[in-house]
Amino acid sequence: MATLSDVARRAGVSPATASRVINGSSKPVTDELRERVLAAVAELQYVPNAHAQLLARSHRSAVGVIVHDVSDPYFAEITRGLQRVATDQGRLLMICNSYRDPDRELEYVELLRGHQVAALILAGSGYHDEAFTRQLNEKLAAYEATGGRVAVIGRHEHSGDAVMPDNRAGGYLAGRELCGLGHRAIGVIAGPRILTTTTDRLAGLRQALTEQGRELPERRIRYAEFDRDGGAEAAARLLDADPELTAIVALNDSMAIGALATLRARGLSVPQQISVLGFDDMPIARDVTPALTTVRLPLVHMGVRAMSLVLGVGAPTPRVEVLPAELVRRDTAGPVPRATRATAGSAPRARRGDASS
Amino acid sequence: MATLSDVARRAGVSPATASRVINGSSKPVTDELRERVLAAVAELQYVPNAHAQLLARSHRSAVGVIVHDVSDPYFAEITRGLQRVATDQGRLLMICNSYRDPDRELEYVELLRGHQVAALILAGSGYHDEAFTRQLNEKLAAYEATGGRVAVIGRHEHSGDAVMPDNRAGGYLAGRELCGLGHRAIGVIAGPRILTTTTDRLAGLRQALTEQGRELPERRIRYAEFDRDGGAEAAARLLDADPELTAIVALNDSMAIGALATLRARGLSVPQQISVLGFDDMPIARDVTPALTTVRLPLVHMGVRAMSLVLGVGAPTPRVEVLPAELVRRDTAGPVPRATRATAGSAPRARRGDASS
DNA sequence: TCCCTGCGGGAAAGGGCTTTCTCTGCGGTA
DNA sequence: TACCGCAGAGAAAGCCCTTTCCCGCAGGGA
Repeated sequence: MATLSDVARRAGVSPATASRVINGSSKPVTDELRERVLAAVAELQYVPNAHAQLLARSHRSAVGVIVHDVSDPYFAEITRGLQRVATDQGRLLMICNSYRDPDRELEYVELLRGHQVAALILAGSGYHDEAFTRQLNEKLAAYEATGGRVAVIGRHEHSGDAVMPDNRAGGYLAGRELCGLGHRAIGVIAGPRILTTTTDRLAGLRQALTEQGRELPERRIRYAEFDRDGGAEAAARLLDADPELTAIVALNDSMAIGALATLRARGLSVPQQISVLGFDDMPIARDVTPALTTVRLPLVHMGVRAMSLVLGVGAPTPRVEVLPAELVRRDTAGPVPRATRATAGSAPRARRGDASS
Repeated sequence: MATLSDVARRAGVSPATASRVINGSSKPVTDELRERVLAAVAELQYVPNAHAQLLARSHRSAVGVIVHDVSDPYFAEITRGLQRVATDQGRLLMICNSYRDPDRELEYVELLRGHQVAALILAGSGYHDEAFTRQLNEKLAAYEATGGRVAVIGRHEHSGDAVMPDNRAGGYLAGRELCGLGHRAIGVIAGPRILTTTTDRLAGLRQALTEQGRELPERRIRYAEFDRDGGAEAAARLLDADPELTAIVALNDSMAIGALATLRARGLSVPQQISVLGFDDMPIARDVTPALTTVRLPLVHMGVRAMSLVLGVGAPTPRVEVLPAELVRRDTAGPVPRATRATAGSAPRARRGDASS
C-alpha cells in the first residue's frame, strides 16, 4: 500500500505538504505543489490509512450503535432515523448486532469504545437482569467519564439521555380497543420474559383490561421469541389451551404475522372468528391480508431523536423523551363474534359490515 | 481515556509487559506482574485504542461489505450468510449501504480500503454504465494489487471471484410457469433499467415466452424502483394501459407485494382473475395472502459462498460460482381465466368461481 | 570457577498520519 | 539600506500501540 511519504517523495515535497493538500488544510499551498501532489495521489492510487489518520487526529467522529438486529424491521426503521441525522452531520455509523445477547452487548460497548466513537447509542429493550444492568451501567459511566455521549432507545435502566417509546401506553391502547370491541377472552403472545419491553407492553395491556373489569390471567399469555416463528408457535399453543379465545394480541408485528399464519392454517378467519392486534406498525403490516391492526411507534423518529440528543450539545441533566404510541385500525380487529365459537360451533360467521348490508 | 502507559505506570511495569499481558502474548510473564497489570486495567477501565492497535500490528483482519441496503430483505439474507462465515473465523464485518448510488459505491471502496480491510465483498446488481464500471474495476484492481481479496455477488462486470445467482434461469422459470398455466397477456414489473439484474431476469423471462411462441412487448413492461411502492405504482400503470393482463411478473418480491396491494385495492382477485409471480423468495413471501408464488434464490448461501471464497486460499484463476434459481409454487399463480377479460369487453366480469358457479 | 543458556523484563523502533513549530526568502515600510 | 512581517515550505514531535532486540540474572554443565 502506498503511504503518504511515497506520495510526498514522488511529488518532491514533504509529507507535511502532501498531507495539507490531501486534507484541504487551511494552510495555503501553491498551486504548483498542489498539482504535483494530486498527480502523485492519482498515479499511486493513494488512499490514506484510516487508522493512522484517526490515531493522529485524536478527534472522535464516528458514532457507535448497538441494536438487537438491524435486519429486524423494528431496528431497520430506527436505524434509518439514526442514519439520516448522522449522514447530515457527516458522521460515520458503526452498527453492531447484539442478537439479544447481553454479553455480546457488553463486548460491543468495549469494542466501540476502543474504536474511539464520539457517542454510543443502545437501541432495543433492556433486560430484567440486575447483574447485567449494573455491569452495563458501569461501562457506560466509564465511557461517559472520558467525554463520550450515550443515549438509549427504549430502555430505562440507564441514567443518561433516553428516547422512550411509550410501550405501556401502547399496550393500554391495544387493550382498550379490544375491550371496546367487546372481547373478553383475550390471549397474548408476549416476547421473551426477560425483556423490559415485554413487561411494559404487558402492563399497559393488563391495566386496560383491569379498568374494564376484565382480567389477563397468566394462562392466556405465551412468551416466545420476538419473531414470526415465535408468534406462529405461541398462537398455536394459545389456541390449543384455550379454544374460546376471540382475540389475540401479539406484542410485536412479526409475531402477529406468525399468528396470522397459524390462524390461516387452522381455518380461522380473521377478524370474523378471531381478532389479532400487532405492535410497532412495521411497514409490512399494511401488506398482509387482512391488513394488520396494530399499535404504531414512531420508529424512524425515535432514531432521529436519539441521534440528535447525542450529537447535540450535552445537557446538564439527562433528557428523557417519551414518544407516544398510536393505534392504527386496519382489518384484523373486529367486534367479538355475536355467539362465541363455543356456542356456535364451527359454522362460519359473516364478515363485519358485510352480511348486514 | 486511559492509555497503555497509564496502565503500565500504575502497575509499575513497562508498557511492553502490560501489552503482553493484555494481549495474551506468547512471551511468558510472571503471575505477580500479570496480576498487577490486570488490576490496573480493571481500575482504569482500560480499553485499548483500536486504531493504534490496528496501526501497530499492520495485520488486516476485517472484511468490508458493500450492499445496496441491509434493511432490504434480499440483502439482509445475504448478509446473514456473510456474517455466519465471518463470525466463525473471528472476522469483523464493516457493512456499507450504497443505496444503489454508484458514486457512493466508489467512495465506499476507498473508505474500506483506507480501513485496511483484508477483503472486499460487493453484493447487489451491477449497473449498465461503462464509465462507472471501468472506474470501479480500476479501484478494485488497485486494491487487489496490494494483496486485497475481492468477491462480488450478483454482478458480472468484475473479473475476480464471483457468486452469481442464476437470474436469467430464474426469469426463464417464471416465464415457463406462466406459459404452462396458459397465460399470454403477461405484464412485467421490472426494476430500474440501469441494473444488470433487471436485464438478466428480463432476458430469461423473454426467452421462455419466445420459446412458447409468445412475446413480451415493451409496452407490457414497467420499470420502477425495486421496492414495494415501486411495485404498487407500476402495477397500476400496467393495468391502466392494458386491462387484459392475466398475469404479472414482478422482478422481486417487494414489488410483487406492492402489486398485490394494488390489485386488492382494485378488487381484482389473485389468482382467480390475475396471477402474480415474485422473485427472490424473501421470508415474508409465504406470509402475505395469498402466499406468493416466486422464484427462490439461495440468498444466505450466496453470502456464505462469497465470504468463503474471499477468506479461503486465493485461487490462481478467479472462481465464478453460479447458484441455481428454483420456482416455489404457492398461491398467487393460477391458470389463466377461462374467458379472458379481453373477450368479454370492458363490462365488469364476474369473479371466477363466483357468479358463474 | 567459568561459560553458556534461557527466562523474564525493559528499551526502543516503528506503524502512517497530523500539526505545531521553525526556517527561509520575499516584499514592503521607515 | 535596514528591518519587520508574512507567506509557504519543511522538520519533527507526537498519537497509542506492538514487537523486535537487547540486557541482566539465575541455573546448569564442563
